[in-house]
Amino acid sequence: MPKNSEFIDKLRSSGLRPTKQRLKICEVLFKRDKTFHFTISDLAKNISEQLNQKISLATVYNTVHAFKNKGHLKEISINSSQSYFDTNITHHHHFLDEDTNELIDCDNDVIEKINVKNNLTGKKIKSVEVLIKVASDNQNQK
Amino acid sequence: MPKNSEFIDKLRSSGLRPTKQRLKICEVLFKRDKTFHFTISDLAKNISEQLNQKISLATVYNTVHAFKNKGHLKEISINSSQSYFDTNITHHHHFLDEDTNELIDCDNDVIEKINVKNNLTGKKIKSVEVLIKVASDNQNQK
DNA sequence: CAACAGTTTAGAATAGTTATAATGTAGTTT
DNA sequence: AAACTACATTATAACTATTCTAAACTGTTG
Repeated sequence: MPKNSEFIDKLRSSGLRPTKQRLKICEVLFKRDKTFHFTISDLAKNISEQLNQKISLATVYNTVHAFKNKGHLKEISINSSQSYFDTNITHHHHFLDEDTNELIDCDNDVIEKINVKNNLTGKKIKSVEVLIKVASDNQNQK
Repeated sequence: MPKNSEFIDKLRSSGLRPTKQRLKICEVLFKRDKTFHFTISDLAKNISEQLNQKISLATVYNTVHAFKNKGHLKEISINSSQSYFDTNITHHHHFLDEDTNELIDCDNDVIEKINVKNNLTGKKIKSVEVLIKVASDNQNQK
């Protein structure tokens, strides 16, 4: 479980000033032993409930984007109007439960390594992401 | 190249009334020989320019969602605030060019069939989608 | 501690999408 | 073919997630 000084290092070493707000957000995001998924509004809610503290919504957005750009968070795009973020920045894939809109990490053994055989785009591959959508069998079509 | 009567059948057989507006949208979406990707605003623009006609934006949204729910269109989620739709409803994957935000179909030979070895969710797999993000090599981190 | 660049903030602005409620229309019944 | 009914369309308002703005504040450097 990282200490506060580790968060300061983490921020400094990625060129971000360790402000009070960013350190609070680090506590909420990186102080647990398990990684997890969240939306911006989840996070804002957690900050005010868990820490009993108020951080401007704009700052929450700024910080999450800064963390994402520095590689401390990953953004996962699902078919939804909201973005999900993931504190697990290792390479992995996801299940999306369409009944609950919940995102679930795939363990490494769920899918074999994906080999892109022909990249005809002439550009460099930045990432290869798999999303497995699941739902109850009796689920009606939307 | 499908004729108008085929669109009427297509709509009727999926339980949608063949209205003037829906037939116009069918023309724009399904009358070409190639499949393509579009956003709602692309489509609205095409309708007014290509057909020199006005369809209410609400109707464009309703129709695209109806077509999607009936399986005539697929929705592709990329990391963006906008949704892309695809007239290619066969199973396939995508490249996303991060320089241009353009979506490019993967041919079947780009990726081997993906085998989900462990589905621990206890639910039925509805889809397995791969998104390969590409960019110029010299691209700066955002 | 002065100076400055980076950060935070509340609130306004924006963009994409959905809801509303009145009007119109396709298909069915008589 | 008139009447009926359920489904569609429409303009516009409302909503939601996100970004912008510009003023106030703060961490860092010299």
